[in-house]
Amino acid sequence: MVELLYQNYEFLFQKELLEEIKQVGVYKKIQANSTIIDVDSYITSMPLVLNGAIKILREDNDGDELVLYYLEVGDTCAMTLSCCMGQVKSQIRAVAETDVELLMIPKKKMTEWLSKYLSWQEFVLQSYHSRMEEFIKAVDSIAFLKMDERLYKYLQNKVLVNHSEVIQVTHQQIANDLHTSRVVISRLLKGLEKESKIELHRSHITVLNI
DNA sequence: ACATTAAGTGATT
DNA sequence: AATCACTTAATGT
Repeated sequence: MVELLYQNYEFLFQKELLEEIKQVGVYKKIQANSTIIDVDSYITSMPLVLNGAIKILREDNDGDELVLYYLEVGDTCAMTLSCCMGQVKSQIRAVAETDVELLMIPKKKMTEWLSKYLSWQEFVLQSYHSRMEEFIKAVDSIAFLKMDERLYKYLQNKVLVNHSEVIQVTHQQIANDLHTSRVVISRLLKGLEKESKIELHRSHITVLNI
């Protein structure tokens, strides 16, 4: 655990800060596909990703979902930051995309560090900025791209996040993530397969020529 | 062998 | 792009 922290964050944070993180951070290991943060829950600590990837989704009252972005090693969640500041309920759902190792930093420490450590402040701001950029990309893609382009981007993204060309999902799951129907996904995937961009199998997809 | 779940497809809106 | 209705294929028990 400590090795992972140093491996991923030692160039980002000053020594004293790393020491404090070690003391105060709560280590958690989470299995793929389990929910980390649910809608309407209050957030009391913020996650530092040590290993693996987390999928951040918007979910409406009917349980309809839409993937916003992924968190990877060295990331933290922008929504958590803003939720931590105010006493606001979570507007999003966080699901482990792969097996994930986390350090949970208590809200109190995380605000304290903002004034205490410049490197922490920079990290938080930088991270907020890059989440925002990804968020805007997601909006663009919904507003301006057709479904087939969105799907292809989704697949490429999955490959990056999972570090594998083989994606373990069903058409139905993709449909949920992109907020469309399974039939549509099946058809578009068939199209991509005809263009030799992917290979289809039951319950998994191989992305070619990355 | 049978039930269940995943995927493919034509037709319609 | 969504929905319906139906088929086919893969997998679990």
